[in-house]
Amino acid sequence: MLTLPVGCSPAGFFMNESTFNPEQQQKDISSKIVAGLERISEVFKVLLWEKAKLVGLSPIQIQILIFIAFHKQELCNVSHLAKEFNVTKPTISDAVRMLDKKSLITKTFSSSDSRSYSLSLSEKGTEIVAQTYDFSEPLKKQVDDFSTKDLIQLFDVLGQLIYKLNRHGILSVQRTCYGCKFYTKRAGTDYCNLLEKDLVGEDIRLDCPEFEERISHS
Amino acid sequence: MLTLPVGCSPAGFFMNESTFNPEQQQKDISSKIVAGLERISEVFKVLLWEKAKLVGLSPIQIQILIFIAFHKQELCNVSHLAKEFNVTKPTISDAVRMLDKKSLITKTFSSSDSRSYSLSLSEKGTEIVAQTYDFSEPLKKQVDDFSTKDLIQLFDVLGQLIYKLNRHGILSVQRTCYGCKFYTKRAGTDYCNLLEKDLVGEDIRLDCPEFEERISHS
DNA sequence: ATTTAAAAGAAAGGAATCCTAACTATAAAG
DNA sequence: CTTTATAGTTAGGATTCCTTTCTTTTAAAT
Repeated sequence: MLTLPVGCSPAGFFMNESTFNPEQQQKDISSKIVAGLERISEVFKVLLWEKAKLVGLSPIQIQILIFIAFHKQELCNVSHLAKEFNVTKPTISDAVRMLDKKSLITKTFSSSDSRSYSLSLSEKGTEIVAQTYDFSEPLKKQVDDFSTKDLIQLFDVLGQLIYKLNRHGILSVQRTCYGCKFYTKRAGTDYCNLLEKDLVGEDIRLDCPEFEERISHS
Repeated sequence: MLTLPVGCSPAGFFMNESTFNPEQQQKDISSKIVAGLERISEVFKVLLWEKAKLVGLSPIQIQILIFIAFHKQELCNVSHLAKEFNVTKPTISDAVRMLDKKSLITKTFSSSDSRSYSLSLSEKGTEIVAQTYDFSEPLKKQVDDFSTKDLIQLFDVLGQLIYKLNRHGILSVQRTCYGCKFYTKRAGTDYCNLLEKDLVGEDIRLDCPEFEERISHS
């Protein structure tokens, strides 16, 4: 029978097994991990806002610009960005309108589908990216501090977790090897049919430019 | 010399070592990890919004209610909540006003400091928490799927990472053993002076109710 | 004791997120 | 050729979230 920490809100409580109940975290390591991941997710918010203030843009605007900088045109449209950042299309549409008004992007209409267009960085947009692309650097610096062994193990778990989350419809977007059509398991080891080589530990990608979704039948 | 994935925005580019450049991720495992953590941080956004829509509140409103449910009164004031969720005090003040208007909380003015008050859940507020406290359950379910060995290792790294982030001023709030005044290192193992026992792996807490900040002199 | 500085919270004002619902136009499927 | 799905926008509204300014109160310094 779990209890609440002393001094918490209502007396007779009934949902003590919450991940966010510190007492529960003591009984269940998964809860501790989820709570920890939640704290780390705050870090991105903090770091992004810092840069945002610096250049006078909003977090989502910066995220869009950085995404454009490092991904191929076919992913840089309103629909995909909405999925990527888990917001609705009108939200992206709004942000894109602002970016356009500030002349940070250019639109290129698709030749195959006249309704759609893809975004590219303007010169000014590129400058903004240059000032903000490293927003997560303070976090990376701390991650760098761990041993290679720890990092490989951590990466392995994260990669699998992201794939699981995607398979269960929680993360709508991912571009990991595990979900790619070029991926196969050969004799117990991961293999990429595009690169034609085994994927050992670090070789697994979370955001592969060559990613193409596997149509899974499960 | 790093390059950009084919088809990316501007030709001659100069900040390819970005964590969010997939090519960089291939060269540097820390970048992969940071990119992975970023994806996972999206999960909280998604799951929180789901519940938010369900009960007709905003994400920050729900976060505040859940926090109140599981933490002692002295942490449930405007100033602390602002630090906890990394927003300004006016932002919390706004959200609290909404919660108050909806009769989901009650205010108790401090006896020692007449400027300050702490928040408690009203009956209605408790009902909302009952419907939302498990918002991260879909994530936890996937975490549960890993082996105990993986989980312990993962938890160990996360705990240290959060402490590092806090020490470097990136995470303003944490309540881990590592930063607590009851914590000491005795003969190479972690020890809690309050519980008077060794802290082995899972015993380390990320959100300890008894946490009191250690005044560090480094 | 008195001044000064710091802290708790609110109020005002404004930009932007972010939603839903309704809409246009194009593309794909039957 | 009709139907259905998709790309993106518009409109409207609630809320976040910021900065700046302000009041009150507490703490610290002289």
